[in-house]
Amino acid sequence: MTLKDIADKAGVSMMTVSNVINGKNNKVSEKTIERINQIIKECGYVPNLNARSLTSKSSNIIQIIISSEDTYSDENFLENPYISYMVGIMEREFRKNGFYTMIRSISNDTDVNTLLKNWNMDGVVFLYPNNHLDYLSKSSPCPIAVFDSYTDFKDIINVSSDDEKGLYLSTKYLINHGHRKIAFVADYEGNPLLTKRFIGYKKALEDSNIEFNSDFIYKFYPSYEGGISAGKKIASDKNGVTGVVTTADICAIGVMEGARLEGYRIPFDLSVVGYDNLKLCQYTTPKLTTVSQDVTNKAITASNLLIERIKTGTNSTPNHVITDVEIIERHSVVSIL
Amino acid sequence: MTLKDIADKAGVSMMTVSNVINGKNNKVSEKTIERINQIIKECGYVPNLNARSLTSKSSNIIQIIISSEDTYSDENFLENPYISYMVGIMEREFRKNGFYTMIRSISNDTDVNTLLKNWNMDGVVFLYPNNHLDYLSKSSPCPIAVFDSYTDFKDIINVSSDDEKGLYLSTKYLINHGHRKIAFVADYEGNPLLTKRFIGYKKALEDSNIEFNSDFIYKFYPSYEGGISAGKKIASDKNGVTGVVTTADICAIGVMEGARLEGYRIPFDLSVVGYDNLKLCQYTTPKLTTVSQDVTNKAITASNLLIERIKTGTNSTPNHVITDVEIIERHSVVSIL
DNA sequence: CTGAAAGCGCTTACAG
DNA sequence: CTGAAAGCGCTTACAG
Repeated sequence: MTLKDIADKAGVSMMTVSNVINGKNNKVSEKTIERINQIIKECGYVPNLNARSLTSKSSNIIQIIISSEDTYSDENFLENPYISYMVGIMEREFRKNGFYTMIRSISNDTDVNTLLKNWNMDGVVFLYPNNHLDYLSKSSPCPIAVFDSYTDFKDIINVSSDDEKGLYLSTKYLINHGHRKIAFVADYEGNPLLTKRFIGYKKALEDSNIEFNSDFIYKFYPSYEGGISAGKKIASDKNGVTGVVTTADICAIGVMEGARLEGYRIPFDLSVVGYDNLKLCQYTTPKLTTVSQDVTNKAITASNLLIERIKTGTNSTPNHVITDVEIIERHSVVSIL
Repeated sequence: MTLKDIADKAGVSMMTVSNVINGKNNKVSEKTIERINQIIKECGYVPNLNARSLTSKSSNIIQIIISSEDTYSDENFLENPYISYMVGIMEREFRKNGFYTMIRSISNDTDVNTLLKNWNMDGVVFLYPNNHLDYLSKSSPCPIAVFDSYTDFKDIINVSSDDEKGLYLSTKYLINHGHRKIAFVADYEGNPLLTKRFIGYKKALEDSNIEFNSDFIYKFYPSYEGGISAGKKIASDKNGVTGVVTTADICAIGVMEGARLEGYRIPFDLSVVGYDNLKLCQYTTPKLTTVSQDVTNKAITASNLLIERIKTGTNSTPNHVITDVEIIERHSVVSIL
């Protein structure tokens, strides 16, 4: 069942049927429109989008690329709740706007450009991190959106959250609850995003006239395992730390676990603040106080900027957006005033 | 840059270039192959897969459909860790086999057939639940794979896990630890999957000569909130229940929370067993003992069956597979022997 | 308001 | 081993 079949049944040309299907109704009389729609319905005709893409030079497909720093090619990137949440939101936004969503995970050496050209993609979103941006930004066949990138290609849509403010808030929150010796957990060096957060931590200390103490910096990878190591070390260091700020909920949960393994009671012996506000913050004991980035908002913002760029070729608002951040209070911080 | 351009540069026909690209090397001399590959590389030529799909009647795209019982069209289905994990695994399997993955979430009234025809999809996977199977199975334009379906369309690839055994194991586990009054939490009625699990629960009781007591059945929706309600009610019922089996980790976590809110200490006053073995089982206090379905295995099995069906038109092994299930011991069950 | 022609970039089926 | 022809199902650009 093709356009031609419908045209024949209706006794019109393919052009007319095509116009009806694409809603170019000003070009066709109402009677014809009705008749054609009727026939389309009866026959269960469905347009072939491969053919449409081939001629129209636009596929209506947006590619979501999920990548990782490490090149474990067998890793399941969608296991990261942060990533899968974003993908879910974006698929919804794309769909609402008539786009189709392809997903693909890649390793560092994958040639993304080939993929984009293969399908004539209308746009592409990169989810963490951005190793590919350097060369893609110069030769991408379609508009690009990324998150949390600190490289500054002007042309790329980039939505991040206020990382510096995030750690400023969590550190300040501990200070306001009487904490003075506050540990920071993350091996931030060489990582622009984590460095921003580290700067927020330092600034909060400064603003409260608390001297920075490098002994309180625990340079562990901000994962569950890294958190456990940090928590153990903090407990055994006995250097008077009463509160910990982290750069990931999962790491904060690890810190609680590690400290507990050393005999600490949480939060009484150690207050902990997370980062991300993942769902699982409410499943831990104690429930985790954390910094929330509005992930939904980030995903929607990026989607809409990308769609606008695809449709109009430009953006009417700035294409680098920094979203706000806030503290979510739960029960993992104790006041020691 | 098209096939024709490459052919012109190489001084051969498009056919020859096409054969080289598609690895039909027995049809082309080695010298020609080398020369053509060289030119392709130099020019950065990338085949247009829309054109290929159009002529070859096969798109190499597999559609993953994510749907829900309820029709909240704004729900983010990928927020479910179970679903997003599966999607991640399947994307990997498809990619390894040369397929592209589209994802789309749908509500009950969405016409999936149109979508499949639109892109000439090679296959489709449905992730929970299967409202669409009834009519799709009769008219689907491509092979279908589903999970955990208890409808029995012979032609559909269906991978489920041994639900009855799952609850049998978790109930038996509690019995072996001295529990006699064991609660079951889930409103199983009308839900074939949950009913299977309920049957497993009953069978374990029978096998140990423990009388079934309907007072111990707590018909709450197996979510976090449902679990909290169940946990509260179990605690306040004071009917001697010492252990609880559930049909979802998230529900088990809720049960622990609800019982705690009523003053119970977990696991000393109440032992709890989950279902699914989600990552977050290890983040709770106590860490959750649970039933593990090998989700990776399920996803890979379904993917491979689907790919085989696509490539050969049939399956060399049964297309209804039931995967095994096991208990993962952690700390949420206490022995009262 | 409607249509005939050309073409998008490939592959299939056939001929040599 | 190589090629010329036809066609996949659409849309664009033009003509009337």
